[in-house]
Amino acid sequence: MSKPVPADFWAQPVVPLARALIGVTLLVDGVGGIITETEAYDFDEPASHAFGGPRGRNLVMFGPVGHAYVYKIYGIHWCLNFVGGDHPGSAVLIRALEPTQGVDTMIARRGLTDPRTLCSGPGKLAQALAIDHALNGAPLDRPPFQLFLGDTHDIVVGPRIGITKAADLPWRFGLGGSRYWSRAFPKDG
DNA sequence: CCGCTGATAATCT
DNA sequence: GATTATCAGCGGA
Repeated sequence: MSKPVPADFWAQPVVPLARALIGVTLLVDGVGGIITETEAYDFDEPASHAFGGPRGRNLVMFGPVGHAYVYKIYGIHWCLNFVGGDHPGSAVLIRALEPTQGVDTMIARRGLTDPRTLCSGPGKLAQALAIDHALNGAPLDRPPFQLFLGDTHDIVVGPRIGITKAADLPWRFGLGGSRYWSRAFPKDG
């Protein structure tokens, strides 16, 4: 039996938070699965939307922790983040999950049948879970969101994907051995 | 499995 | 006008 994530879960520093989110079960209207890949974005590093202070689309990142930050990227895809950390302006990008609940619904939304590719990337995950701007700023402790703690897992670490600034920070986390990643992690040294 | 390319629009310079 | 926390489709290894 899984337990909901506690309210103080979101207040830990954002990098450990991104790590702790691996293995958590995320459901949106009952559809979702086990988070397998996350990335931390801190308030004072240039890859973060919060860099430079609160303005425009990043305002939710400076709001209360434990809320969703949803934005559109490349004019096409939505990306889901969880606001958290010990300083305003930090958030965790949810990059991938292992589908466990509502798989048929995800298949219908994505138009694909391969469970490996249903949620293996932030844009794909948003499409499969029907995430869009309507959920920007929504609290994570009530419907349509449900979040449950998972078991402890082996965690793999690597540099974040798709960014050009602060690209060396090892702030990407994955569920060790999972088949549900957006991309492989660099081999451990 | 990996890399390349076009799509497409809000945000930034 | 350039950039962007991406993806599907394609071709090659």
